[in-house]
Amino acid sequence: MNYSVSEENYIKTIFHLQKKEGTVTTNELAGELKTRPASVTDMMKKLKAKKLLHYQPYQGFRLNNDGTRVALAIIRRHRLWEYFLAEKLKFTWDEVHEVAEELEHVSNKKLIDKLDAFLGYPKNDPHGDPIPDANGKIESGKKIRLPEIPLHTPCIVSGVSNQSGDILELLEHKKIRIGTRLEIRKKFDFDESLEIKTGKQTITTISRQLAENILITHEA
Amino acid sequence: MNYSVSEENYIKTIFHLQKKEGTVTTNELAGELKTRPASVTDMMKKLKAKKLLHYQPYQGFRLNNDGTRVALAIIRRHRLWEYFLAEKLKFTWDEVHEVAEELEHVSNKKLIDKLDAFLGYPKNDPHGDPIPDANGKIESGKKIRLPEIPLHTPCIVSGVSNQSGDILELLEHKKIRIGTRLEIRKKFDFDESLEIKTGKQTITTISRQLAENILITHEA
DNA sequence: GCTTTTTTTTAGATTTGACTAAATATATTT
DNA sequence: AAATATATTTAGTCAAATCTAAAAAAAAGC
Ligand SMILES: [Mn+2]
Ligand SMILES: [Mn+2]
Ligand SMILES: [Mn+2]
Ligand SMILES: [Mn+2]
Repeated sequence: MNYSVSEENYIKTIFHLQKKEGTVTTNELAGELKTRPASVTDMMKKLKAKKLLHYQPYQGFRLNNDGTRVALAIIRRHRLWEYFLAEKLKFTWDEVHEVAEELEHVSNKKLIDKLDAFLGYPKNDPHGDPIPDANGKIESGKKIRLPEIPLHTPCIVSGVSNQSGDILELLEHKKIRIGTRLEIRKKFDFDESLEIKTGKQTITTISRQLAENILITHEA
Repeated sequence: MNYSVSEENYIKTIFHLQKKEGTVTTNELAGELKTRPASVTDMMKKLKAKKLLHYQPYQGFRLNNDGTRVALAIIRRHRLWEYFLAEKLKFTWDEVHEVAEELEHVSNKKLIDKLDAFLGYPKNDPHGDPIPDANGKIESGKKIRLPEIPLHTPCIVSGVSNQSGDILELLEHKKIRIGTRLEIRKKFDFDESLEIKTGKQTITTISRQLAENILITHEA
């Protein structure tokens, strides 16, 4: 039950890609992992042999129960480390991912459970994504994209669906982060940009592309 | 300037073995790393090609300046994580090494320097070993073995020279740890065992083997 | 429905790190 | 100084993870 860094990166990425569509293709996975399709096929054969996923040649693949369990353990490690880096070591929002990408592969269970306790069992990572608990349970969290929120409805940012450095830099600049309260003031049909109010009297305009990547939870 | 996990483990181990003798042999290193002499020879060629050590076939090897610099960076990471695990996550003395053995290979400089700051720039790891600073400077720390301390001289434990689980378990049982004040009450010639006083009125006897692995610093 | 394009898989090569068995160099005895 | 024993290196394999180029399958276009 111990997997190599490569295997773990493949497993985690399949998990994330699956969420959108039911099944993941060779090209998608190669693109995401910045590797070649031929390498993906090789690894899929290996992960199938280890009984972590369903795979028939040319038919795409998806994690089975065991694979999902492994993926959630990796995601738990990743997000706990992100929380630690942001909260304790004062890394900024957009720096944590890269470092957590390495730390997630240290897979000592006791370490992670003690880290979890030390951090006070946080529910979400710095990007607002839910942290699976020690049993792999993860909050569903039905999130809505900002453009779907009606005008003049106060709401709270709970995550971003794209986590590139570029978007995080922009959000940082506009002081929009997890927990930020905001409200839509105007919707412009021309380019679908939004004028929003953050804080007491800060008004700013955000593009459609940005708004679509800002996730909101409803209770607020 | 980025090294694989294997390369780092070799470099670190050479550094530790060097301290005792000037030069390290193939067999010593193979024994320490639980690998085969042939594998050691292969790796020595690689590390020589990367200009990290002096090596002539059959003549043993030792790190050069660059190799030493790399080793100290690894040791810094190892000991800072050990301190974190013991101090923040409440791991016991004898559990930290194994976990740090993995964490030490996450070599993000900013991570380590922020961790150092978060921990308050500790000087020593939980075993009393000095932690190199961000520039690779390490405290010399002229340590004396317990048997060399005269009778009835109060002193402070500052480290253990053997860090197997077995010895740490024994020290834990006898409540001897870094910072423990103690004093030798009697030396028995028969088996060279020592009767020592720890705390106000605790008297215990320790074997020659144990005493030789308990390190003392003089200021106390 | 056949042709063309795209996707995926296979075949074959490379790199890293490890191993065993054999050869060679060094150290120790006699 | 040989002979023997020990230590070290070399030669040849192997498994993991990657790659390029070619073949095969599936999808899209006409
Ligand atoms: Mn990773
Ligand atoms: Mn995250
Ligand atoms: Mn290590
Ligand atoms: Mn230590």
